Amino acid sequence: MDKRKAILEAAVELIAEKGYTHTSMQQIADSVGVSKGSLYTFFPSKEDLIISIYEHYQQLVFERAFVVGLDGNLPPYERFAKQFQVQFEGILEYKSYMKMHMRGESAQSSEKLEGMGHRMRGRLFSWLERNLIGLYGEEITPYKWDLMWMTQSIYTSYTGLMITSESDLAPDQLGKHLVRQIDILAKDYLSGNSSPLLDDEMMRPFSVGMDREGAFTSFAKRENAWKSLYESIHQHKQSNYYLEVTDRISEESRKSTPDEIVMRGLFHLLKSEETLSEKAQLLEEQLLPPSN
Amino acid sequence: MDKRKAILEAAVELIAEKGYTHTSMQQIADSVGVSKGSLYTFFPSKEDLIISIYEHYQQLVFERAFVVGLDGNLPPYERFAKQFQVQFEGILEYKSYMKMHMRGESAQSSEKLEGMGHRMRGRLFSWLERNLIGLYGEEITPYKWDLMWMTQSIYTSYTGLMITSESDLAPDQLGKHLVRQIDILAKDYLSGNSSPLLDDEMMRPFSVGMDREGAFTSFAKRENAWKSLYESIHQHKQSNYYLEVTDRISEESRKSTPDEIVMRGLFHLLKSEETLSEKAQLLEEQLLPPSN
DNA sequence: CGTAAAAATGACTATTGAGTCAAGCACATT
DNA sequence: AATGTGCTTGACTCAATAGTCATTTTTACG
Repeated sequence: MDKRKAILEAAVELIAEKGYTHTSMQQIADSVGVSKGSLYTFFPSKEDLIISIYEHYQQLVFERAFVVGLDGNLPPYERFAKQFQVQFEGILEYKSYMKMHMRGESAQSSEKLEGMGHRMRGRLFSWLERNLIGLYGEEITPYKWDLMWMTQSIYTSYTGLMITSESDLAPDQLGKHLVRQIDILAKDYLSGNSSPLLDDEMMRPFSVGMDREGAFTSFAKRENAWKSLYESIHQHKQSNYYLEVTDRISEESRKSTPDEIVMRGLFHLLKSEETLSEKAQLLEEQLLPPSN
Repeated sequence: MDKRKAILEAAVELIAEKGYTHTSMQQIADSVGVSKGSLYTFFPSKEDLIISIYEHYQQLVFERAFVVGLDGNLPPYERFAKQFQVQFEGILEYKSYMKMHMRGESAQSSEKLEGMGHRMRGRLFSWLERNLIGLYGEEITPYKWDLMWMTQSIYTSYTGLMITSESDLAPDQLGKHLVRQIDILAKDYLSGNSSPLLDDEMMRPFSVGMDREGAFTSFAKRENAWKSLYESIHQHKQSNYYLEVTDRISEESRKSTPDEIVMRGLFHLLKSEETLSEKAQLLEEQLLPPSN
C-alpha cells in the first residue's frame, strides 16, 4: 500500500473540510492511522506536505484537457467544449482537492506555492489563448484578454458550483454552455460593438513565459511525448485508425485507476507500426511503470 | 478619535496582508499603538473582532448600490450600470477590506459569519433579479439563474482584478461593460438560442428569504427610510427638483467622509416642503449623528 | 486640587500544535 | 538465529499566541 499517497489523500480531505491552519498534523496522522512522527518520514514539514498535495493533483486535473487538445480529429469548436468537459470531469473526480484549492488559505504564501499558482494561471491563459486564436484567428487578439478573463471567471465559478452544491451539473453540458457563451461574446467583439477593457499592460502578471523551469518537469515530458506521438500519427496514411487507438489510450489514462493491461495492449498496437514505435514507446514509459 | 474604528482599520489592513491566522492580536495592538489588553475592552475576542469588521464594512460597500437603485430618474439600463459603477467605486475605496474578504480565510467558520455571508449572497442575487426583471420583464425568469450566476462570476472576478492589480480599471467603464455583457447574453437567451443550465432547485442555497432577521437592522432601517423618501418624492408635483436634492444627498453620503454641513443643508431643503418633511427627518436621523 | 471612576497596561497563564528523537519493531538477508 | 536496515512510535521540546487580571495612568468633575 502506498502510504505516501494515503497521507496525501487524507490530508486533502481534512484540509478541504477545515482549512489548512485548522488541520493539525496529528489529525492527519490519526485519519491515516499512523503516528505523527511517521508523517515526517514522508514529508519534511507541514508546508512540504501541502506543496506535495498541489504537485500531485494539479497536473492530474489540468493534463486531461491538454491531451484532448492535441487530437486534431474534432472540429475546433467541439474540441474546445470537449476540453472543458474533460476538465469538469476531472474536477468532479478530485472534488476534495478542488475544495481545498478554492479555500485558497494555505501556508503563509511560500515562494514555492506562489510560483506554482502563477505557473498554473499562466498555463490556463496560454491554453485559452491558443484555443481562441484557433477559433477566431488573429483578429481576436485585441479582445483576447477580455474574453480570457471572462471565460476564466465563469469557468471558476462553475467549478465552485460543482464542488459545493450537491446538484449534478453535467460536465458535457457545462462545457458546451461555456463555449457557447464565449462564442457569443467573441462575435460581439468581432462585430465591433464593444471595445476591450483589458490589455497586455495590465495583464502582464498573468502572462507567463511558458518556457520557465518549474515543478512540472515530469508533466512537461509527458506533454511532449503526447505531442510528438500525435504529430507522427497525423503524418501517417492510416492516421484515423491510430488516432482511435491513441484516443482510447488518452481516455484510459484519464481514469483515476487506469487499466494497465488495456493500456499495454493499446501501446502494443501502436508499437507494431514501425513509424510510430519509437514515440509510442516514449509515451508508454511516461504513463506506465516499467514492466518488470 | 474613535479608537474602535482605528482598531478595525488596522486589523483589516493586517489581515488583508497576512491572513487571519497569521495576524496576532499583539500585532494589531502594536499597529494601532495600544496595548493588547486594550483591544479586549472593545472586542471580547479575536473572532468578535473579525465579525465586527465584516459588520462594519459589508453594508458600506453594498448600501451604495442599493440607494442608486431607488432613484427612478435614470433609465433602467443606465441605472443598472450606474449601480455596478458605484459598487466598484466602493470596492476601490475599501480595497483592504475587500482583499481580506477575498482571502476568505477567517475564524473557523463561525455560525455568525456564515449566516452573514449567506445573507449577503442572497441580497446580491435578489438585487440582480430585481434588475434583470426590470430590464427584460418576466420572460427572463427561466434564464435568470444562469444570467445571475454568470454576472456574479464576472463581477467577482473583476473585483479581484481591481484589488490585486495596480492597473486602474475605471469603475464607470467596468459597470457599462458588465451590463453590456449581461445584455448580450440575455438577448441570446430570449431569442431562444440557448437553454438554461441552472434552476430553482439547484440554486436553492442561494435564494434567501430576504425577510430573515439578522445583523443588518440598522441598514434595513436606513433602507426603508430611503425607500419611503423616494416614494414620497415621486408623488410630488415638483419631483424633479426634490429628486435632484435627494440624489445629491445620496452622493454625499457615499463619500468616505461626508460633509455634515452640506447634508444638513440639503435635508433642510427637503424638510421645508411639508409633504416630505417627515420622511426626510427620518432619513436624516439614520444618516447623521443627532445634532446637539 | 483631590478623589473616584474609567481606561490602559503588560506581565502572566494556559493551550495548542509543529517538529524531534531515542527507543522499539518488523522484516529481509545470510 | 543473528544481524542489519529502515519504518514506526509517542513522549518531549519549544515557540507562538489568545485571553486574563492586578496594577498604573488618565480623565472627569466637585
